[in-house]
Amino acid sequence: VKRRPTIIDVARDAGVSKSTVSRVISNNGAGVRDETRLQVERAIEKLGYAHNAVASSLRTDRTNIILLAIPDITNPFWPDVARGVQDVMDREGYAVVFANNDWQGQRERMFLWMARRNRFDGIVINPIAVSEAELRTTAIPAVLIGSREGYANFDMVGSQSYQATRLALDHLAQLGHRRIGFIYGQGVSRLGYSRLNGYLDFLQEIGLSKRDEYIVQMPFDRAGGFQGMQQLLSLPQPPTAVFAANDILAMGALQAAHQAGVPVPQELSIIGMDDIFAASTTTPPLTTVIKPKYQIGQHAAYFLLDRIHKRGPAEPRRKFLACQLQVRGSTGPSPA
Amino acid sequence: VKRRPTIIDVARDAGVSKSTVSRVISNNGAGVRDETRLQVERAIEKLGYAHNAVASSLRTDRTNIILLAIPDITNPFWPDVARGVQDVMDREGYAVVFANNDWQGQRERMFLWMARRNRFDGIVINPIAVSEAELRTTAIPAVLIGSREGYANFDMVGSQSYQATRLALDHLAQLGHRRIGFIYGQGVSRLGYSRLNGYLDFLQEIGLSKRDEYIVQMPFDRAGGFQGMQQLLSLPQPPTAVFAANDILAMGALQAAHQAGVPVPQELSIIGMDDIFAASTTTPPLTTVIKPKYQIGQHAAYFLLDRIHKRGPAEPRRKFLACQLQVRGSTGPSPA
DNA sequence: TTGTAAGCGTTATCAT
DNA sequence: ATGATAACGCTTACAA
Repeated sequence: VKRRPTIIDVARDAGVSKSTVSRVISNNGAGVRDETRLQVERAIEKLGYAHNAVASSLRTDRTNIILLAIPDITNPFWPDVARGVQDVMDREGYAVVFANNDWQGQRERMFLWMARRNRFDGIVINPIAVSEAELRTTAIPAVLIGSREGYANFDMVGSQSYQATRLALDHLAQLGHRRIGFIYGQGVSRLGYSRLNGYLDFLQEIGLSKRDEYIVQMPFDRAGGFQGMQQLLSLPQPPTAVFAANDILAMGALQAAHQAGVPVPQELSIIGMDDIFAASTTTPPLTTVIKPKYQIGQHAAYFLLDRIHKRGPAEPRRKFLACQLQVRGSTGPSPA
Repeated sequence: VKRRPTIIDVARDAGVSKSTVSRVISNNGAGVRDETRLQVERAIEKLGYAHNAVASSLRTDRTNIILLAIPDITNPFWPDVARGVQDVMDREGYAVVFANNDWQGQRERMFLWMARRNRFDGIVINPIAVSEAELRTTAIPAVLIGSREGYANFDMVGSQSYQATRLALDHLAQLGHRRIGFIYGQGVSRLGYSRLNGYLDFLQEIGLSKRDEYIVQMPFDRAGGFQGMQQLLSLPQPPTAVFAANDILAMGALQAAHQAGVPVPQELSIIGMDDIFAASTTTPPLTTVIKPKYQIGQHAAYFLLDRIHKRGPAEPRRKFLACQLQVRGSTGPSPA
C-alpha cells in the first residue's frame, strides 16, 4: 500500500522541516537558501509529490477556482465571453470552470451551492433564476453578465442592448420597413426586456402602432427562432422585417423563411444580434449587431478580481459596452 | 468581525457535540435521535451554517466533483454528451464541471493539474494532447471519450466511427459517386484517423485509386470546413461528393459551395457526421451519420462510477456504440 | 444514541 | 534561513 506522498515525506527525504518544503512550494522559494531549495525540489521530483490543494485551501481559505455559470453552452456567444474571462483569470493564477445549466433554475442553484461548499473564489454568472438574495447568501464575490433589474448590489458587465436594439431597428426603418416583427427568448429571466422596451419605444417614436401579433416569445434557441418565424409568416399580413433578439433565434428564423420559400432579403428582412461566427456563414449571411463578447468577459474578470482582492470602489459597478451594426445580406429594402 | 459559523458553533448552539452535528449533516441524520436532529437543524438554520466541503474533502479524500475536459465548447456535439454524463452523475451526487481547452494542449494539461491538486473524483476526457502516461500520473479515475490509439489502460466510450465512415461512403457510392473527397480536422491528436482509414479502405474496396489532392486536413471548425471545400473546388477536376469528418466541417463546406455557386446536391454532394442539431437546419439540410451522443455520455459516466467505486472488471473497458445514416438533402446522384 | 479525540495535509506564527 | 507548533473544519473510530 503506497500512500500519496505529503510534504512531510518530502521534508524527511530532503532532510529539512515541512515548513521549508511549504515555503519552497507556495512562496516558490522565497526566503529559502538556493541549496536547500534544490534539495527539496529533488525530493519532490523523486517522490512524485503532488501539492494537495484541498489541504492548502482549508488553511488559506482560497481555492483559486472561478465558476462561470451560463445557461446555454450551445450558444456560441458564451465561448467568446468565456475566453475573455479566462485570459484575464489565467494570468492571475485562477482556473475557470464552466457550469452549464441548460436553462434549468435548479441546476443553476446546484452549481451555486457547489461553489459555496467548495469555497470557490469567485463567480461570473448570467443568472436565469437565482435571485439577488440567493446570490448574496452565497457569500462569494460575484459579477453578473448581462443587464438585469434587481441585482443592485452586484457588479454588472454587458452591452448597451437598448442602444443595440435601436441600431438594428433604425437600420430596418431606414430600409423603409413599417411592419417589423420581434422574436425574443423566454428563459425564466427578464432577459430580452431591454430589447423589448427598445423595440416598443422605437415603434412609438417613428409613429407605428404596436401590433401584438408581431411580438413572439419562444425558447431561446434555434428551434425557437424557427417556430417564431413560422408563426409570423402564418399571419394574414406578415411583417416585412423581423428583428430577433439574438443570432441563434435569427438563424432559426432564416431557416423557417427558407423552408416557407420566402426569399430573404427580397421579401423579408431578418436581423439578429450578437454576431456569433455562424452568423457570417448563413445564406444569405446575417445582418446583425456586433456585441463585444470577448471584452465583456475581460471586464467581468477585472471587476471580479477587484472584488476578490477587496480593492476598487465598494459600490457596485456597471459597465455596458457599445455595440455596432454589421450589415450583411439578410436585410434589404422593404418590398412594399 | 463575523466568522463563518462552523459545526462547532452549531454544536454549541444546539447543546450537542460536533460529532453529532457532523452526523446530522453527512449521514443525513442516521444514528441520531429525531429530537436531537431537529435541535441541530434549527441551530444550522439559525446561524446560517454552510457546510465546508473543503474541510470535509481533506478528511474524506473525496470532493464529489467530476471534470469533463473537452476541446471545443463551440461544437454542439459536446453539450449532448455532457448532458448524458451529467444526468447520470447528478443522481449519484456528483457535480460535473466543464473544462474547455480550445484545442490548446497546454490548457488541457492545466486543467488536469487542477483536477489533481483539487482531488476531483473523476475525469471524463476527450484528450487532445495529453499522453496516457500523463493521464495515469494524474492518479484520478478517468474515462476517455472517442477512440484513441495508445491509451490501452483506460476505459473508452465512443461510437463505431469506422463503421460510421463506411455508412457514409457507401451511401455516396450507391449514388454513383466516384470522385469522393475527404475533409478532416487536425487537432494535435490522431482524431479522425479511424475515419481516414475507413475512407482509404473503402476506396480500395470499390476499386478507386487514392488521390492525395482529394484529402484535406484543416482546423476542426467551421472555418476549416469552409477552407477545405474551397481548396477542393479549386482543383482542375473537383470531387462530385465530399465526406466531412464532422457536421461542423460539413457545414463550413456547404457554405463554401454556396459561395462558389455550386448547387448542392445537383453538382456536389456533401455528407457530414454527428448529427448535431444545426445539421438539420442548413440549406439544404445536411445528410449525416447519427452518433448516439447522449448515450456516449451516459456510458462514460457508468464506467467512471465503476472506477471510482472500484467495482467492475479491472481491465480497461471499451464501448463503441453503433451509428446510423440520416439521409437529408445535401446528397444526391452523381452528376457524371 | 452521543461524546472524546485523533487525524487529514497544509500554512502561518513565532522562536531560534 | 530554518524549525516547532498551532490552527483550518471536518469525519470517524472508539468509548461511554
